[in-house]
Amino acid sequence: MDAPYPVGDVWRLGFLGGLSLTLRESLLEGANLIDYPRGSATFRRQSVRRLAVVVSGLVRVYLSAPDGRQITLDYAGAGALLGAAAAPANDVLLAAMAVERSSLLHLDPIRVERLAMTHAELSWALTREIEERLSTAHRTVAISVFAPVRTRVARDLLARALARGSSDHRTPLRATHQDLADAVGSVREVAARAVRDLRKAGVVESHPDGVTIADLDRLRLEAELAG
Amino acid sequence: MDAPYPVGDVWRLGFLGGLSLTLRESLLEGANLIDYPRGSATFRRQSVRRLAVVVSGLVRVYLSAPDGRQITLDYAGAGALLGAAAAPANDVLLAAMAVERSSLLHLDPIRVERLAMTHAELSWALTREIEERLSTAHRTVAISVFAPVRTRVARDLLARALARGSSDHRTPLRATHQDLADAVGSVREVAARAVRDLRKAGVVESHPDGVTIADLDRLRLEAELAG
DNA sequence: CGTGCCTTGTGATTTAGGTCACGGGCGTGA
DNA sequence: TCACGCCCGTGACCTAAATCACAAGGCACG
Repeated sequence: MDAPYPVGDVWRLGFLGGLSLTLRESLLEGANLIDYPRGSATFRRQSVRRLAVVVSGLVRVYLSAPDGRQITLDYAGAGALLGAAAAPANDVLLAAMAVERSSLLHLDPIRVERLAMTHAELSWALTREIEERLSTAHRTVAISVFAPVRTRVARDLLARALARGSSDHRTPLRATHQDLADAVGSVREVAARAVRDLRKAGVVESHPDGVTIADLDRLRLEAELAG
Repeated sequence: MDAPYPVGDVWRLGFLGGLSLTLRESLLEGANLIDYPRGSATFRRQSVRRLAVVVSGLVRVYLSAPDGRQITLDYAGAGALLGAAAAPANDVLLAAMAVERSSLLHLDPIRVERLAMTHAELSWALTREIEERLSTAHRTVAISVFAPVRTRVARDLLARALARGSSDHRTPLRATHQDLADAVGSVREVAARAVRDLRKAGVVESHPDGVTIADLDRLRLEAELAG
């Protein structure tokens, strides 16, 4: 598990792809490719020293409260970088779980830190990466404070659709009502009603194997604040 | 306005203080010290290319929705770094305003970027700085989704107290009920009731010139989730 | 020295969302 | 094939918070 190129072209993906060849090779040495079945936790308490690149699949990064309620911060698809954020507090957990079967390339924390401290290219790339993440977090704050559940559910469905391949809006999203509720920090019944309303408005369709997006533009509107 | 040391020992403060002397000097060249009266906006739409160091005073960084509601992300006291975050979305504004009269040292964006791309020390420091900010944002998400207004008000009062000098818990915080409501994404009446409850519980005291903290430890408890 | 204006403070009402309770469909495996 | 588990779907509550409404204190400035 410590081959320099664990999978065909991991190193061309997202974050890694932006780096110079030598840096990529240094990072990939000692990297660890691990497979996660659908539903399994990939880690708790991220830290900048615990970087991982999503090679395939889809990972949900979320916060969870002591009472079990959760809220999704981001979905990370192939190429996305995980980690690079400290735990938020004692009573709130920052965690990630595989929404679908996923494989993650865990980078060697010590190597990452050493390289980042000496190579401006890497630390600058990290800076911009985390900056991006920060924007996402700010957006999440805004939405979760200012928007009603229906908007939040719409936003979550949109995020799921975008995080997987950008092309296929038609394949059903395998998200149960409970999944959606967890994602937006609400409860099953309320999430279910939100989905029903979206369905009645013709924005999505419910099928036995999941939800499909009927009207992507309308969904985008629903995901906007005060839409 | 482009003296290398605009104010006595700016360069020993927080973020700048962690950098090597040469780097600090390079950053301080072309830096711009600007004064902001209480209540004035210091900027909208932060970006990593728009860094500023708080020299004195207290600045509130917040998100604001189109309907005027706001939520505070952080309070930045002397030494804190502002900037380093992109705007979250079209319909949500990221802004900062001086809570008290403040002076900010605006760094030259072009110089910052050039130095960060070539000096690992700077970009790594930025990485950790933004990482910190990300944690704060995550905490804000958790609190604002999971906690009731009373807890959020308590947390905001605590943050105000901590962001100014750490010593003086006794000097009244000049925050109107409206200020508090804005800070926690609620409305005046609800914030007022939260303050009343905290007062009745003996945690804070209301004076004509503001709120003082009567029991710092109790306030910390109130600011916890499910406390 | 009164007229605004901003602030505190609090009741009454409405609404969104959380809680409780239930029924019904569908797949899997004993 | 029947029972059990999991998921959908909704009606009936209840509670927190937003909205509306109004009174009263302080202070600034013509």
